[in-house]
Amino acid sequence: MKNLRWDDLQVFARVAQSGGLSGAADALDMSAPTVGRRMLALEQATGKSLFVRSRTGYELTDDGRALLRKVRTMEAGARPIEEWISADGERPIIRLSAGTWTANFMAENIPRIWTPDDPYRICFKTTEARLDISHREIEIGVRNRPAESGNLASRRTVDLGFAPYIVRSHPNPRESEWVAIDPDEAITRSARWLSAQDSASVCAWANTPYTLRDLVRAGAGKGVMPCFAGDRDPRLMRAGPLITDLAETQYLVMHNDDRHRPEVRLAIDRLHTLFRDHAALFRGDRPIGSSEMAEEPIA
Amino acid sequence: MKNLRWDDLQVFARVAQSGGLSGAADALDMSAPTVGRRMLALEQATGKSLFVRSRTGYELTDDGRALLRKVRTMEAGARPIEEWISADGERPIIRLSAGTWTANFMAENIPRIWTPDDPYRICFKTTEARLDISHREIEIGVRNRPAESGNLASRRTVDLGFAPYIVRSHPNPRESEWVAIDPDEAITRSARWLSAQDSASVCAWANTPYTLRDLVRAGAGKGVMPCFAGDRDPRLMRAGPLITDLAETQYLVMHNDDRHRPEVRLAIDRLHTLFRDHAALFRGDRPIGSSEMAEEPIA
DNA sequence: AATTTGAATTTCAGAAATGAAAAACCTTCG
DNA sequence: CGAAGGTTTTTCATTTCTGAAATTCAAATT
Repeated sequence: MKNLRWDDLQVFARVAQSGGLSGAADALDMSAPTVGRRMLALEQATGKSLFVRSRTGYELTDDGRALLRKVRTMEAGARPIEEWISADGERPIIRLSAGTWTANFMAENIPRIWTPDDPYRICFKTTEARLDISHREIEIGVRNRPAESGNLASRRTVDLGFAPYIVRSHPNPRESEWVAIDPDEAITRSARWLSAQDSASVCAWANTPYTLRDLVRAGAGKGVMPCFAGDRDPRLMRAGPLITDLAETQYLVMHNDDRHRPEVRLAIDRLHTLFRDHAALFRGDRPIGSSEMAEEPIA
Repeated sequence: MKNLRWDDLQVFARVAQSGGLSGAADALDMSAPTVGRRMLALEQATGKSLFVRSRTGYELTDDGRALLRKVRTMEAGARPIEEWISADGERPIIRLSAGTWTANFMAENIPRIWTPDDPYRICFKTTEARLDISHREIEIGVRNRPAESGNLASRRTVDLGFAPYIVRSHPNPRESEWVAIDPDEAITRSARWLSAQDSASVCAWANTPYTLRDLVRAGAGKGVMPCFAGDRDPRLMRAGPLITDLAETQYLVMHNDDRHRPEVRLAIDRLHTLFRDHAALFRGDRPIGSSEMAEEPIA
């Protein structure tokens, strides 16, 4: 058995990810036959079957999945190298991941976190999914809980409040039904909360937060949103008090090895300041002069 | 620029480690010309000079050192893969690192931590140097402080006491001089302590703890040893009270990803029990029936 | 100063890996 | 049921990589 070649692991990761030879071949700029032969060699070297081969693609076996998990941590080690190479003179890219509304808030305040003269560039990754910081998918994540393990560091920012919102022009706010996130797509706590309320009557579902807001704006019903998003929307008003079940705290999470990189440090500091400056908005303290329904317990 | 090949990084690490092509070529089972060409290609791919080439070998540049640091974390990811491959059916190897005396203690108590029927094997790494657990050089380290960062976990075991020892048959214990560790080799706190004592008169140096003990046993003078080592040696007796400056606490340190592997868990538990069972010995409480000099402050 | 030694480097024939094209194969869609 | 589409696999000429030996070179030794 010839010794393990790292190249083959690199190829393996792509095959595993794309689920077949042809996809990996494109991504790696090699030919499919070569990729196939490499995987044969890797199975030879490991002495294990890694794939179930079929005409429709390559599927991982249990051993294959076990290997993939390990190769992922190697990829995490390789990523900084690739960046180190390409970052020659060019400004480094800080990948910043957040949920829809948080990303929206940051994007609208982009001058507070980035200016053209800054020694870095920013790549927004807007998703409710939790990208893997310890495996270097992103540099900074905005999360609703601190990181526990995996060599990550966290920095607390602000408390978050959630409330139901409805369009200001709604003819009958008190009787309105709910607009919810499709339970199949509900990742965040706030999206799942509504399904847990037995008494809530839902009239429409959406699969993205933006669509949910559009439905609420159009008068379809009331929807749960974070206060910092709902209170900033002039077309909406609160349809009830803060939902205490959903109160949470926001954290900036980063890789331990990155926290002292000057550009990451700078971005973190600015984000921290930005959020802290709007602490009242995030907590859900009423915005000055906003109108709203009289308070009463919801649903 | 062709994309980075992981293979070349693997080769790079060996070249950097062995300081030249020929050493790396032997270790990797390739020819020296091939290794040389690969490194040329790597410099091409990175666009940086990684080595200063000379007839006597390859020396790293600053960029080379920067790259090596990053490649080391990739190696850390690769090591579990290699073990996963070779561990097919065979019992896994737990590499256990400790200082001279601790290793000696564990070795003498090997039945307490390993028996032939156990589902693992043990590899002792006896050294005063601190091997890199986060980079997977060892599974378990016996340390005198808990790990702070780098995805490591620590478990506290016992308190350690240090004292000066002298051979029982010494004609004039009170007037004896010191046997010390060569300051150039002094890594541990206890080895460096003596140099810091202005009033200490040293008559002999040794570069290993064992030689130091042999010198003390032979009557050359008195030497600092951990109590668990000195008190167990029937030929030695204390030449003074505990050295409070040197009191420290012992920890078992392991990688966070390893702590739940059953065999590592088992070994850790046994080590913990072994040390705890001898807590009094380690702390330096006098062994029953041992003779010693009358106490008085040491030089 | 000449010699030895131990390393990198060059040369070049042979070995191994590669890609294009073709073939084989399964799935899907009409 | 047949055809189309997409994927893997085989084939084979070509390219690339490799190792042995020869060469070069600098430092250490005699």
